[in-house]
Amino acid sequence: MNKSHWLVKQEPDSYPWSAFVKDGQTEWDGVRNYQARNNLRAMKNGDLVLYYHSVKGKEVVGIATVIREAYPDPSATKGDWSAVDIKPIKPLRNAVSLETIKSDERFSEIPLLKHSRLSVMPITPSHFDLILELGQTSV
DNA sequence: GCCAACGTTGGC
DNA sequence: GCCAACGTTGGC
Repeated sequence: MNKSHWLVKQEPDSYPWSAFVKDGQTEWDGVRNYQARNNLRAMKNGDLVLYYHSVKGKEVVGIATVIREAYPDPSATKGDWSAVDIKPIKPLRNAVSLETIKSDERFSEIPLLKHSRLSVMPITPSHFDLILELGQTSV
């Protein structure tokens, strides 16, 4: 219990939520940033993960969960990198746009805004709940 | 398409 | 160990 909450970014041109749903689950690999990697390593089975479309869309589109904790990234030919497996739970009824998040001062401390280049980040329970509320969705 | 932010690399 | 150069991310 005591689940943690996360947000991962992906460009929909590379791997949109729809492809993720079609696949049923996916290997979250290819992360080459130490901070993001360390966040991947802190993920536990059952943790909840927000799925954000960067560059195009710029919105949180769905909720996923961790089904396999960190293991060596098979896509890494050198270096010490990790991957996790996640699977979709459900889409947000209403996608929550970056614009909405930026305009709501309750999100002023969210890493999505403060560390805009970080691709895997922790989300506080209150921010997570707020995204779900704005997305008119419950887990 | 541009560019700010930021991480990495490599010369010294 | 410093820092300039360079590459990447991602919003605008």
